[in-house]
Amino acid sequence: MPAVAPHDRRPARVEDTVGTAQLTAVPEPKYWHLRSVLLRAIDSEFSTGQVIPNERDLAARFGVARATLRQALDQLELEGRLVRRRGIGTLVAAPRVGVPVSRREEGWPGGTREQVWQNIDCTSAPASEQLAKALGIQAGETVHTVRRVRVTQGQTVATESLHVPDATVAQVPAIRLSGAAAEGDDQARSLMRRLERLTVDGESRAVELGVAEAEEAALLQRPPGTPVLVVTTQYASAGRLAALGVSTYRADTCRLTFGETGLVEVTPVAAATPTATRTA
Amino acid sequence: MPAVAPHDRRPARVEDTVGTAQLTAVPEPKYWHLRSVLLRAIDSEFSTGQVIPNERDLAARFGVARATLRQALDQLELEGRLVRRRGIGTLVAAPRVGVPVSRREEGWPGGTREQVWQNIDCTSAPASEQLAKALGIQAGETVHTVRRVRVTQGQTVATESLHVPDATVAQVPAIRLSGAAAEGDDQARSLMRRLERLTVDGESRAVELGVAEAEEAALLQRPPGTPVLVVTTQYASAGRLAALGVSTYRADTCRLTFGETGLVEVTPVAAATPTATRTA
DNA sequence: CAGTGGTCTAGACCACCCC
DNA sequence: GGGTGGTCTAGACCACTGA
Repeated sequence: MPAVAPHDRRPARVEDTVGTAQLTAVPEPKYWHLRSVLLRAIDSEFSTGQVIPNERDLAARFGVARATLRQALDQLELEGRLVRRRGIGTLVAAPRVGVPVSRREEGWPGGTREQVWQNIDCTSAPASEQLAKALGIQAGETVHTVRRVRVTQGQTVATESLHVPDATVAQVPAIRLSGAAAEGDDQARSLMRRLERLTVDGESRAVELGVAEAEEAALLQRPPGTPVLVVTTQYASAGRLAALGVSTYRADTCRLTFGETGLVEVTPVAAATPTATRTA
Repeated sequence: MPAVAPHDRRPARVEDTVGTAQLTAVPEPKYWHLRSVLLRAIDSEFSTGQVIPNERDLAARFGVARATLRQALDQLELEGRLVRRRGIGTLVAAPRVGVPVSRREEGWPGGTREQVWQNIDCTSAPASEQLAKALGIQAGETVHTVRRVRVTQGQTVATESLHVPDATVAQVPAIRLSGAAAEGDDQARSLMRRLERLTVDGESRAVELGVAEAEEAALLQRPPGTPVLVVTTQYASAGRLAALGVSTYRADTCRLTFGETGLVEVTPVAAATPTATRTA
């Protein structure tokens, strides 16, 4: 990687590269230019999992302050191209994992399948005003909430809270599991069994960007503030809203896939953020 | 907003709030604590569009360096809660707009509808290796690319590149528009008309986080590096991949909605990033 | 222990906006 | 102009990792 004279505070202009001065140029920020250089470097000279030089060395090599270099690394980390590990170093990230999002993978109601979701616990409480509004019920009505995580290739990629109004499962008889234990995981399993007896006639989803708060971040094994893709799913049964799922997927490692399991592998094209692909 | 003694470099611990010292506490970073405080403030004391105090004042008020305060604002901006405008100030962002994503909104093939997409131009070129792979064709084959933007409520929320192999429309006769002009917009319109004659039997999508590069960012009226939701759509016709769409939506202002236009309004619940809702 | 990334400071100059 | 956010610097100390 090229070096730059230190203490050069001129904003980088495209004329620096082109000889002829086109005065139209925009003063590209240093960190953005660094990002491009580093991106080319990790694409060509490094491979997945490899450790790149440490921040102090890189900053010195490019003749910038460490903070500036970090701004470039921040971008590349947001794009899922780098992973930074405290005490270890900065690694070239693996391509994002394609994660199918559909009712089937929810393990509900089409049978449990290969256990993509792992229950953590199950709580029952009166609905907060906000939750009640989202579920279309009265505040205070009982809602069961299953908390679970999605594990792919040994890594936790998502957490989910599945909110089920008691009214949804009231008619379905409770299910006795082996022991009489009311332990979290069993409660969750029991609730899911009851849900499987419902006929779900549709679902609609919304996806947006969010950040993981403390608890969620811990489950995802990431620091707080980690960007996540928040998927909100409404499950309809008999024309009514039967349940609401709120899932948060790690944005750095996941590509969410929808629909009829495409014909060809979904390979992103060089728009915005180019990436290679892999399917879970 | 409360003030803090300046030059206090102790890491904020939860014991600061709780009297009894539970030694298990984690030293929460200042910027993360600031984020929480600011979040509460903008939720309770400010309303959409309102300008919050400038960064220098806020930093002084909280007794932190401006860079630290900015770290907190960065988070809130990523969550779509704040909008920063150079020369103006920092504003409380409007709730995210619900943007329907489906074939219908693509204006294809179900008729043009209310013009949610506006063509910019149309180019034809031999496919790059990467694009060819994504389209399942040979590199070098001709591909038509329509570039367009999606405008909602007077604001550009997305850009798209729709890649159509020439083979897809080869059988469909070209369509003459009014004049003989081969201007960009007309070319695009002509291609879209031809596409409408195809029977599309399915599509599959992928959503992931990306950042907008220079050109894209300009179209979205945002600085480079802006986080975007990248939607990759495969359109199938007669069992083959007929076209590939790559759309980038502004992550700060958009909530993507899928599926059978839900029963109730999709209202996010307080997980990860809580938000109010609005539909386009 | 030495080395890494994570946080934080106290300045500085810039580009942009509106008056 | 004066005020705003955007960029950048040159330090510092911390928490975590692994040998």
